[in-house]
Amino acid sequence: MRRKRRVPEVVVRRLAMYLRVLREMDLAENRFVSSKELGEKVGVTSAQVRKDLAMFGEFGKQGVGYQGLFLGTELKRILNADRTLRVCIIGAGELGTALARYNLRRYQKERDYPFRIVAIFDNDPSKVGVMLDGIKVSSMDQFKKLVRDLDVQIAIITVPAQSAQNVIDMGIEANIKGFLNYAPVKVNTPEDIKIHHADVSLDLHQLAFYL
Amino acid sequence: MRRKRRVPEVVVRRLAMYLRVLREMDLAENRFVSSKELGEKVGVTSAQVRKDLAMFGEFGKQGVGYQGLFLGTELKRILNADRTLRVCIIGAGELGTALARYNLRRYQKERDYPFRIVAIFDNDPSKVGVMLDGIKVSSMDQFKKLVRDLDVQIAIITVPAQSAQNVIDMGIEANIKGFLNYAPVKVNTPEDIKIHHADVSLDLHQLAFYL
DNA sequence: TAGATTGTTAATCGATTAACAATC
DNA sequence: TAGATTGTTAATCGATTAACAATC
Repeated sequence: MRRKRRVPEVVVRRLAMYLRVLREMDLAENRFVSSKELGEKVGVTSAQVRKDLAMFGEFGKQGVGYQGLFLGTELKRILNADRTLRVCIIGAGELGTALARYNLRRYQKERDYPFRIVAIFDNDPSKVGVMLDGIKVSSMDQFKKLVRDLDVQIAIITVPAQSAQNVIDMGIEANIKGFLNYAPVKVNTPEDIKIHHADVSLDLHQLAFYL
Repeated sequence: MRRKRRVPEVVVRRLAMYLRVLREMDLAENRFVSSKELGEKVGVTSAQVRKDLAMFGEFGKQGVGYQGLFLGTELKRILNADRTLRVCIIGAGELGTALARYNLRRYQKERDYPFRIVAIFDNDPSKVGVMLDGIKVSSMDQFKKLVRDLDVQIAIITVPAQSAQNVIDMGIEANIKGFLNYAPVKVNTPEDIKIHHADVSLDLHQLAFYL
């Protein structure tokens, strides 16, 4: 879908926030929500909400607003979140195991949480075989095979900075298209690969600047 | 400093990346770095690098580039990272303890890592008193006092979504100006407070969209 | 000097906001 | 119908890129 290439990341992020707000609203069948209301809960203008949605179609009724349940369903579809997305974690250190547990719990508890951790990888022999909330840590030797068998679509990278490029290259070779990189390093990826940097220290720097 | 209000967040983020790249370069005294070289390593154009730096002064020499060590020092100063910044973590669950350990280790290992975890808070009595890499988990009863005594400047929020607004309000009252919020919820803050949302599920949604 | 690269201005691009006709 | 709110166009704002004179 070439179309999707033209959707700015910031719009996608806001769509996910609209969806979250709708989920929290506990919608009755006929509850309508206006762009004003949605905007206020997310912290953007009503024009922004309408503009964002307009990129994907017409979802509202003039004078009335958006039927909450319907808009939620549509947003899920747009975000590819209307089915379970299979995620692996590469790097079973502190951060990797915490993110695994965190996501597994959300997947169990939250109806509709679409991200499911299906595999965890680490090369440290002392970690391989350890069970984490029902998921066994696997060696990177098994990586390509398991990614294929489990149909993994997204990888969360929590390896040391110096290994990040290498494991992401392996992920690309195994046909993973999306990476969430917690390693504090820039990695090079082809055009068609989506990588998001979630570097804690960059976030902290951003706060420190405004102190 | 009113000036700082006008610096876009994305510029601050890039400054932090320039600094990281400079650190990795292991600079000799007279090593000069061009905007082209810096841009390539960070993944932006040379014009962008020069524009970003120009917001804060003149740091280079025509025909030569930027003296690496000098630019590094200046960037640290601009980013408020030329001193140790004291950070607390609120919420000693999976994610909170992992982020505490992760940051403490970086602080120990990386020369110049400016963020030091000085306190961890949780209200669960079974967690209060537990030691985490040399730091004792404290009850929220102690929050205001400890934040003042330890001069905490930044808080990392890893409490459940429904508690986030409340603990951030407490942080603001204790004079903390910067919050890194991992809870998947929008919180309201006054103008002069800086809050950065590091919601894992938003990042994953962003990747899922482009699958 | 000749070659290189800065700092900065102007041009371009893209995203946000404002405004309003259409219409429920 | 009258009031409200959408979808969309036009205006504004802001950030990125291109270009180049200044100068090391």
